[in-house]
Amino acid sequence: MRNPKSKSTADSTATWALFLTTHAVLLEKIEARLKEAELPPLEWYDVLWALERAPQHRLRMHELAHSVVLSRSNLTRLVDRLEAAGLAKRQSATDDKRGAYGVLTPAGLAMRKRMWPVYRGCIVNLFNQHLSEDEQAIMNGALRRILDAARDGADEGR
Amino acid sequence: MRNPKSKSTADSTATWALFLTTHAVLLEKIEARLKEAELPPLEWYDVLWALERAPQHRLRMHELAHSVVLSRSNLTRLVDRLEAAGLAKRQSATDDKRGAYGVLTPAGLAMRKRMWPVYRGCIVNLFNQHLSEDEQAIMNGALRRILDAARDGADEGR
DNA sequence: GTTCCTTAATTGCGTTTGCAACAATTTTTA
DNA sequence: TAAAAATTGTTGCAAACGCAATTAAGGAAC
Repeated sequence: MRNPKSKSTADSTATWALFLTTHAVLLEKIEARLKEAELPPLEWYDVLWALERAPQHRLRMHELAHSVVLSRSNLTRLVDRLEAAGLAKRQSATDDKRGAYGVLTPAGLAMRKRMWPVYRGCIVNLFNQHLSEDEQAIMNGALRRILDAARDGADEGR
Repeated sequence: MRNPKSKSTADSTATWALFLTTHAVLLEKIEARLKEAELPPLEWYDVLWALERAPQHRLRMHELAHSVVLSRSNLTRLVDRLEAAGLAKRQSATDDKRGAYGVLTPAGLAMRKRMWPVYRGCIVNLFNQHLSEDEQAIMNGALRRILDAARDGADEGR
């Protein structure tokens, strides 16, 4: 392989494939462990955590959707489920009559805290444990750059 | 922050979060571009490509499922769809009468080739472009290690 | 060789997703 | 300010998913 460009190109596709496969395998494992511990799916965690971080423990529906990377309609129904489980509730916005907030309930907060140790164990166990500090720092930086580019870069020269 | 351990721990969780979000955002974009080009979903690509690489362009259903990280039942139905679209077909195994192969058809091969430029564009554009060669090599190594540990590590000391 | 256990693939069913359509606003623009 | 356009959140429907049960065959035990 004389040409370094061809080598790098081949590798990059491999890295992407690895990225996808790793994601799939790890998520499968995490979901399995949550279920084993009789906890709700990971998705619920994301929403609860997003609400917990937000001012007054609430977020407009579309902000919440963006925050957890879900389509509006899917978020609507996810919040339906959370609401049915008593972990979140809705609150209509006063300034914009179309709008609604998703709001964390105390039970939702408690559930988030209950899920965390299990989830955290998964992260450390499956992910973190296998990374040196340097690798982690590098991945962090790289992923940050990729995400930012994808998010605001709109149509990055497609 | 005096204790380097606490710093590293906090970062690792952030890295994982970034990993998840990046995956979600990138997949969303890729699916959108495929659809825009009137091509089937990414999942189809994975199966077609797995078959193309396999000896005689065929794989037992369970091997295929493992290869694309899908549950058996989901793979069964995915192959149903591919079969309906003429991109793959089934072939019953002679040595094991329970078994079936998923087999790539010429149309399936053609479709895989038609999808590749679009998909490749996405990978380069959204992922690769933002990584230096070093970063890529490091991510590659790290992901490989994580994946291998998750896959054969069975129950890695849970 | 018959019984028991495992593996392969599929199917049924309830849940969740993706998309397009919708109603109710708010914002823009002419 | 009236009309047009865009935004917010929800809903209907078809497609896809997860899981448990099922059918069929292989392999092990005895």
